[in-house]
Amino acid sequence: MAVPVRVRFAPSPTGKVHAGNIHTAIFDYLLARHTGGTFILRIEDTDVERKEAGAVEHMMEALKWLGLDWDEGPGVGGPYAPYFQSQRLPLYKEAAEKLVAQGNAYYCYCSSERLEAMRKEQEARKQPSGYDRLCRNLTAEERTAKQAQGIKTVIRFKVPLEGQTRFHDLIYGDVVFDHKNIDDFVMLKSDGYPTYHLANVVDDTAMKITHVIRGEEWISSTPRHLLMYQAFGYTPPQYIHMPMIVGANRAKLSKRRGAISILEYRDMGYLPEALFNFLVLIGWSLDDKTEIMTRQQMIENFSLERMGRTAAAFNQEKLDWMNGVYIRNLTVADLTNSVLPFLEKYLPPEVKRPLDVNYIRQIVPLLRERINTLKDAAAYADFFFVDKLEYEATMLIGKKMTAETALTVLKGSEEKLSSLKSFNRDLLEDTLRHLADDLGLKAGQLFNVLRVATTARDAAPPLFETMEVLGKERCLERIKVAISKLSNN
RNA sequence: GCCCCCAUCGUCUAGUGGCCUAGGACAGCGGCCUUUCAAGCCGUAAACAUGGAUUCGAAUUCCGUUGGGGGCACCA
Repeated sequence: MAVPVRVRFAPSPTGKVHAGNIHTAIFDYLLARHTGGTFILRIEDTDVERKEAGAVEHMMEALKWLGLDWDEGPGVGGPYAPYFQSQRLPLYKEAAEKLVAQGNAYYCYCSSERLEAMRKEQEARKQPSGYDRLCRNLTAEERTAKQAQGIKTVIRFKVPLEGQTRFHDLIYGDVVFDHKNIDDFVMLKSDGYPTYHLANVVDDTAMKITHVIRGEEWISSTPRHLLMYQAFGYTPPQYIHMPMIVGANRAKLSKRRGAISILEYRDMGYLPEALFNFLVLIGWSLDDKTEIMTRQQMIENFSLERMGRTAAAFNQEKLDWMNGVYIRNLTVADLTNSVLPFLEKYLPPEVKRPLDVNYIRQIVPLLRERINTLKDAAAYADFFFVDKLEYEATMLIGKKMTAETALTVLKGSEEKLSSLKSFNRDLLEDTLRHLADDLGLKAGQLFNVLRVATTARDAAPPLFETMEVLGKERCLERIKVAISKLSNN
């Protein structure tokens, strides 16, 4: 087993957590569990403007739903608390000021208007964009004058004008950036909050993070972080940038381009184990064929060497299939529990609530092989619950059938079935096959009529099992309704 | 515009110089099973972006091209 690792999942509470976010959380979790290390949750709530109420709770709920239990962080505490950056402000201020004192950073008095104008001009002239370093070399007098005016300030990092920073990413390998392409970025904002860059370096150091796992979009900021580590005299962590999950258009997942929140997958009836398994397979593989794995297998076999580098699209059709596999592997008792809330929610309103769990337990085996999501169950099995079936009489008349023969089938069935003392699948099959013989019909022809009569659809679970669950009384009643439907035509 | 990353079937991927006439999975198509629908099983179609170089030999190494993506905020 590898050296125990300390990793953190550090979301910013600016919206609902989507597959991309959770994808990195999963790999944090896997690496931590694989090495017997520590998985930390840290909330990066340093953007006062974009902060959203309830986002932290939403995120924690999503993590819990997927079984991504964290060892340190909100709710569980830990030796490096607090785990909300908004509660650690003095640390960042102190750190930033330290770099100013050391000569690695400086106060900047530029207004946002000036910066915006500067950027516009750079863009117009097709110049590389970035801060022009106006305040980098202010004299002591100039600084005093600005301060006297009470101008709001930020602290910027003084990026070396020459040289380069290189690092070895555990997935992407060696990456090099020239300092001349990096501008003097803001570390501390004028509202006293740190930027991501500063807060990350300070907290990852304070929390003894050994491996930083984050999306590939962060690669180009990594040199800034490394430069800060150097200025502070801290040892940087290992970097593991992960390939991104992209949308159907191959672009980065974003809320406004329809990224689905993780909890929506729960509400659509996906099982957490299935979604977890599916997400793990994006960017990682166990071998050339294994796809369905237990959590334990994934943890035991996890290895960074088997991670890919290419952005991947989220293929919901495959998720559907995988979810179906997981559903079929569930016991009747477990699937009953899982599907119950979905039936409660999506069955037609006229169906009496609460539902009878014992009845559902009888239905579940008939459903299990036929649904891919828990939500599918309600639409698929509604005929087990409603009193009145809605369908056109013509549905009763199958191919190569006439209304007359359908009617004969129904009447014959009514007669035979009403005299049955027990209503179980074997007896039903036996009885109805004989009836078909007697009527000179193929068994399938007869079954099709009864299927429609009892379920109002031509694709349904096996007929006799269905009829057994529905019970004698309801079946006969439905057959009578079918007879009258045909007679009225 | 500048910087960085990536590039195998439609999609997720295996592949780390010869085992590749490129393997698996989803979706597609065909068939078997079968009372319908599923599930299951069998089969089929489908890819190494491109040009060079290295090598006895390249999907695998190197360079260029093309394409895609990401970054360039007092957002993360």
